[in-house]
Amino acid sequence: MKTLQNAIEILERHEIRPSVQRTEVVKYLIEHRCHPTADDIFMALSPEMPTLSRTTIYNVLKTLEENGAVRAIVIDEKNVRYDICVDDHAHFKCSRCGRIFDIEMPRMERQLPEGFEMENVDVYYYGICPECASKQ
Amino acid sequence: MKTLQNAIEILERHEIRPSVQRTEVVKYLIEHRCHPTADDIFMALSPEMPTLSRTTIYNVLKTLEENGAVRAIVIDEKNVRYDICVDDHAHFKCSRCGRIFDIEMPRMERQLPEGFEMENVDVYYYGICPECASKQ
DNA sequence: ATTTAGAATTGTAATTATTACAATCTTGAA
DNA sequence: TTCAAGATTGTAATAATTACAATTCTAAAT
Repeated sequence: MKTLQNAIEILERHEIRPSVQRTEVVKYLIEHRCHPTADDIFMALSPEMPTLSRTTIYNVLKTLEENGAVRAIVIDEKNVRYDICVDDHAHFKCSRCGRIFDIEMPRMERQLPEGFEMENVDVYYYGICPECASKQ
Repeated sequence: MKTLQNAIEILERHEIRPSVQRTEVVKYLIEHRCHPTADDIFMALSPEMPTLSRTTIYNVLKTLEENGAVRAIVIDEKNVRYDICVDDHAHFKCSRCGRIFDIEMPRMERQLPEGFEMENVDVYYYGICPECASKQ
């Protein structure tokens, strides 16, 4: 599996020791670009790793986020979603099917008022995705 | 108090019956543009309205949001904040003091991929506000 | 190979925002 | 005045996340 090497590489690049659990989480994120929640990840990995704990998933995701290896997406709902792609991009949430899509970041003129120092922008679109729009 | 008339007017414009509780919530939102949480509002109004219930605040905010009288802001944290200003604008969260500022919406070219139907955009900036930046 | 300290993982319990729901109260039309 | 719909209230439930202490793992030093 190429993904394993890939996952380990991502971890090492961010100076995170590639434990089994961390590697599995990153592998999952690489293979599932649907912006899963902590619980999604736990439910998916749990069968293969019977001793896995939910807390571990939260710990791992926290470490990954702190070291810039993943991006947290807080969109509309109560639970946080995670994205292994940390490149500059926006998100689109379909209000019908609920799926979240990666979207190219719009080119925008950032005319922030005097004195505001920007570090980061999140852009969230809401609307209907092509698939849902075509149905009916 | 001018705010009272203002609050009632906002409610009526959105076809919401101006009950005492609803009017007080809207008044609070008009006078406190700091994007309060449901709990902020409850704590502020509760002393003057001893029988007020937290559930009522949630109900009122839900009604207001469904009728387009307020805007919910889901930025970074676990709890939702509310903004009486429903005009098109962005938000800036200071990562030092935690305050949230209303910011002019950046002019942006919305080149969404083919087939995506946009209904709404949220733009959240993160960074340091002028006040925090000037300290040290 | 063994020891050992620090890091990582685990399980349980606590926290917290929000919702569900049923009971009560209000209001305005008949 | 009555009555039904709508609004408010209080309590209990839900669900995501965190706190924390105990255990396990790992990698370096002996």
